[in-house]
Order: sequence, then C-alpha cells, then structure tokens
Amino acid sequence: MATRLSDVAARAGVSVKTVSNVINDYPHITARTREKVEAAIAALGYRPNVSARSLRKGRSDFIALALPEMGSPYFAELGAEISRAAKRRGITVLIDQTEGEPAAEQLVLDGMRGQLIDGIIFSPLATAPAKLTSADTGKPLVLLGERPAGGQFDRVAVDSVQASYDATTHLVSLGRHRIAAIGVGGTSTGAVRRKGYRKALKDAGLPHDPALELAGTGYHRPDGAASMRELLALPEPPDAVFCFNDLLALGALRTLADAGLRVPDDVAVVGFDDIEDGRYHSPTLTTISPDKEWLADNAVALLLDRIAGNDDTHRDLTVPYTLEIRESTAG
Amino acid sequence: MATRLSDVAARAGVSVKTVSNVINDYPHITARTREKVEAAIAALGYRPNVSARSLRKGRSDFIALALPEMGSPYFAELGAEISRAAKRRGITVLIDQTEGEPAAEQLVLDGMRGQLIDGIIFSPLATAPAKLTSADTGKPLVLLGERPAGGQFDRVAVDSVQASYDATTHLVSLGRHRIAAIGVGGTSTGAVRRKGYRKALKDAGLPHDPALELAGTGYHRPDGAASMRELLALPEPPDAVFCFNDLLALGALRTLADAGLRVPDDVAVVGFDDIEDGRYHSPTLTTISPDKEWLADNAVALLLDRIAGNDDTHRDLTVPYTLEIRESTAG
DNA sequence: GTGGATTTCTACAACGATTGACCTCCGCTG
DNA sequence: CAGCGGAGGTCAATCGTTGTAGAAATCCAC
Repeated sequence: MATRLSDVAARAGVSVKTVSNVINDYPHITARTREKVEAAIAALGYRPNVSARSLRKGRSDFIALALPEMGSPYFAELGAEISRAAKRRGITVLIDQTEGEPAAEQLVLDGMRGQLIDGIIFSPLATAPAKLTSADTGKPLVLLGERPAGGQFDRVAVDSVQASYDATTHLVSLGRHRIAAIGVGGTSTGAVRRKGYRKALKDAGLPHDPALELAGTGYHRPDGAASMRELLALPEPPDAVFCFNDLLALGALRTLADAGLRVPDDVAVVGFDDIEDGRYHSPTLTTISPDKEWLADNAVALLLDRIAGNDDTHRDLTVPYTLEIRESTAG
Repeated sequence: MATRLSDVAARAGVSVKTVSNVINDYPHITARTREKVEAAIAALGYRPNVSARSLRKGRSDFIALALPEMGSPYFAELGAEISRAAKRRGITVLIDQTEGEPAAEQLVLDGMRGQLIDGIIFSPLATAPAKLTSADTGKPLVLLGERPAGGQFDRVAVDSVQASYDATTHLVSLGRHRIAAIGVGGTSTGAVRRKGYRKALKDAGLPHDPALELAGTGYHRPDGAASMRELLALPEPPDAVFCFNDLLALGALRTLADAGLRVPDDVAVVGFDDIEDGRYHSPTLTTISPDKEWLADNAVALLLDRIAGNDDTHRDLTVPYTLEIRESTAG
C-alpha cells in the first residue's frame, strides 16, 4: 500500500542509496539520474515515512507550539502566523493546548511528545520560568510573552512596559484623569503591564487610585465585562480604561453599551493585542498592535537556528508594535 | 540523553520486551514485576519514542485536522474543541491550514504526512467531493461541512438548509419583508444555505429579489461590510439581512453602525456559527448556534471508530443546533 | 514427584530510512 | 598507460519499539 524507498528505486532502476541521495541533495549525482529518480517519485506519489526518517535522523522537522488556548482570537491568530512561518521553512507545527494548567504545561515540557519534536515554542501561563530550568528537556525552547527568560532561554516578546506606558499616556493626552486598568491580576502579563500603566500615571502627575486597578479572574470578555461593572459601581467611576488585552476591552465595551454610556465621550477604552474583532467592533477599538507576523517569523527562525545547533548566548527579541488609534478613544 | 526502553529494562532487571508489555497492558504480568517496571519508568522519566512506536505499529495516535484557516474564530473554536475531544481519547491533533488552496488541500490528502497520521478530519473549501474519491489515501477520512459525502465518506455537519430556513423564518416572523442574504457565493456552504433561505421566503409568500442576494468575495468581516454597503446603496434597501456566517454579520453590523442605522429597528441581522464575538458585540448577534462540542466529539469518535477498522457503511451525522435570539433581531 | 498445562518472561527479527565503509566502473589528463 | 576523481552500487548497521515464537518457571492433580 504505502510506497517505500525501495519501490522508487526499483522503478527508477537505481539503488536505494541513490534515491536517498537524491532526496537529501547529495552532491555527486548526474542530472539524468536525478531526473529519473524524481520522475519515479512523482509517478508513485512517494512520500518518505516520517517515523522512519525521524527515528534514524533524530530530527523530524516538527516543532510544537504550546498555547494556553487556541480558541482565543489572539492565540488563534498567532498560531496561524506561526504555522505559516514554519510551513515556509518546511516545518510542521503541532499545537498543544495547555488550558493554562500547570500539569499540562509540565507535560508538554517533560514529555516533549516522545522525541518526535525538534523543539518548542512555549507561551507559558502557569509555569514560572524558574521551574522551566529544572524541566530541561534537552530540546530547544523559545519563550513567548512577558515572563523573563533569565538568560536561560531564547525569548520573543513585546516590550509590554513601554507599550502599556504608551497606551496609558495616550489616554492622558486626551485629558482623562481617572484612568482605570483591567487585568492587573496574578499573571506576569498583568504585573508587567501594570508597571507601564503606573509609570505613565506617575509621569503625568496623576494620583494612583488602587480602586481603579481591577484584577478580575481571567482575560476573556466576561472578565472584562464584570470588571467594568465593578468600575461603574464606584462612587467616582473612571473616564478611561486601559484593558490589558482586547478581549477584556471588548467585554468592557459591552458593559458600557449596556449601561448606556458613550464611548469615548463618557469613557475611553484602550486594549492590547489588536485582534480582528476589535477592528470591527462598534466602536472600533484603540489598541496596542504587536507585529504578529514579525513575532511568528522570528520565533520560528530563532528556534530553527537553535535546533541547527548554533549555541550562541540566548537572545531576547523585542517585537515591534504600534498604537492603533480608533474610535474607542478618538470618537 | 533520551532514555530508552533498554535503560528502563536494565534498571528494573527485566527484559526489554517485558517493559514494553507493561506499557501496553499486556495480560500476563505479575504484580511484582509490574511494580518494579513502573518504578523504573517513573525514576527515569521514560517516555516511549513516538517515531519508533509508530514505525513498528503502523499507528501513531495522531490525527490531522485540515482547516481553511485557524485564524478565523469559527475554525479556531472548532479546532480547540476537536483538539480537546481527541486529547480525552489519548490522541494528538495536528492542525493543517490549507488556506483554502486546492493545492494545499490536495497535498494534505495525498501526502497524509508520510504515514505518520492515522486519519484525517477534513473541512474542505476548494476540493470537490468528486475529487476526493480519486485522492484515496487509504486512510480514514471524516468530512466536515456542507459538501455531500456521497456515501463515500463519513461526514458530520449541521443541516444547513433547515437551519437557514429557521433563521430566515425568524426574520419573517418579525414582520420583515425585504430580507437580504449575504454569502450566497460559489462555495457549497453558500449554495446550501441559500436553498434554505429561498425556501423560507417562498413559504412565507415573499417575493424573491435577486438584488438582495449578495455573493461577496469571501466569508470574513470585510466581505460582510462591503456587501452591506452594496445593499444600502440599493434604491430600496433591505429591512433584514441573513448573513451566512457570523463574520459576515459582524462586518455588516459595522457598516450599519457607520451608516447611522439602528439595529434591529432599521435593519435586523442574523448570523450563523455563534462565535464568541457575536455574543459580546453591540448589539449582540442573533445566530444559528451549532453544538460545537457535539460536533467535535462525534467527528473524533467517528474517525477513531473507522481507524479501529469498523467497516460499516459510511455515516452522516447531523449536528444539533439552536437559534439564539439576541439583540440584533430582538431589540 | 512426575506429566502436562499454564503463566511469565526472553531472544530475535522486523518496521523504513539513512549513513558509512568499501568497491566498481568510466572517462580524462599528463 | 598509470593515475585520478566522479557517479553509482553493495552491504551492514542503526534508530527504539513491538509481534512472534519459544524457553523457563510455576502450578495443579494424580
């Protein structure tokens, strides 16, 4: 049923080794032989057996992408980009949903899919970087996101402090005085973005009101909606909100709409991620827009470089971003 | 570096095969031996090598999911569900983005990843079912979506004709008379949903106006927005729109908002898919909501059943759905 | 305590592709 | 004509796991 290397060899009238040589771009092969072999491959629709090859070579050309959840727009868009970037290089991406569970994350790192995978791009949610050290799998690892890599791993991430600073400063520049933040919760992401937010307030000479910092329980629309309700219930509600991701912002906008408040007139809203939903929402969402294609391409390139054995010091790449000003702040 | 079966065997003081037997739940093994082996496995952190196992067994416990694009919310949510459903059964899903290109779709079918994959769940966009026949890979295939499987394959899909009929009838029941349809274009999806739409109009005694059927160029937000602009430019614009998926609907809502029209007062809008965005948009989107978890679970179960070698006649499962009435029609 | 059945475990050979060592042609050059 | 290098072939070993067949250990009844 499945055609093997030897079938191709027989049809082309050459040895198995020669076929293998053709496939692996061995130097000394006549054009004629190469043609014959390639014709036979095409005629039989031969595809090398990935298992056998990977078993022998110790390389599979598969990499894993471990994400908290692929159902969220940001991760879905990112996954799509990474998948594309890998395909351009002849690499297949295997996506792993960790659901943010520490156990699942650990499993990904430990198991590494039973040697099938050459390396991993990991967007951790639960696992602390310290733990990563111990979970040394011996396989290359590129980290995405806020968690500092501590010089132990390669990493690709937006400068979240600066980006948050810019987002907040944008609200300040609109003349807003009570600027809330949603998403300051437990994660590294929350901590880092809060840092930029606070710095911006300080630099603008605005007071820091703890009541305006909401942690919420997650980073999805319902969390944003709930946090916004809390904010509106305050004796002195905010006139602007910086949400630490777009889903939170969209949830917040929902609450504002329900409350009959006008955006941005009553409350201005800024998000983070620039997912497509935000560009079509009413009102359209002002947001920090990281260059996802850049991110994907560089993460993949970095990983492949490492897989190829380039043992330089670990690199820490900073993803370019822009502040996209849309209706939710610019009426 | 990587621990092998033989390492475990050495540590446990048994033969390699015995360890393998323990792992594969072979019947005749003493409790004592099993314990010893399991202790050794745990101590060494052994994980079986997927490549070797799959090479020997001819089964990998990997399945592929071929989607047009994983960046779109519907496919992202579906992919997440399928991934979860597979994981529950100890199966890993490999996601393939075909980008709707015929070549890529063909490649998925032909190549089948060099024997690595046990079967495939395929959501075709370009490839006609007739072509599928010829591309017989010898591996189990479950189809998703509108394209009729023609008794050749297993298939899981919503009854799109009926669902579209229901959606359209809902608009009729609101007293709307000029009900447009967006997304009638070239694909099977478009054709099938149009069928239900037309039938509903006919049964309601409403005239069928070709000007109200827009094909557009795709199924994303910009396409919906553009189509809606066309509709508004008509001498007699519609008072309701049935969009063949939620992204189109969200695009249409965007255009309506820009035009200063009220939804649903001026124009009522219904979508199809029930992606999360629609539940948080302003206004929230009335839509056909297929049970995605049911879909995922049954698609995976069907495929695994087929992989296990159950050669019954091919089954055609119908996914349950509901019409979720929200603000875009219920003010 | 012997024969035979049964259980428990072990050697060995695959699965398919790759790689290395070594050999054979052939055509050229000097 | 000796010698060289390019193009290709042969053979065997290897990757880690599992199916097959058989050896060894255990059990039971007489």
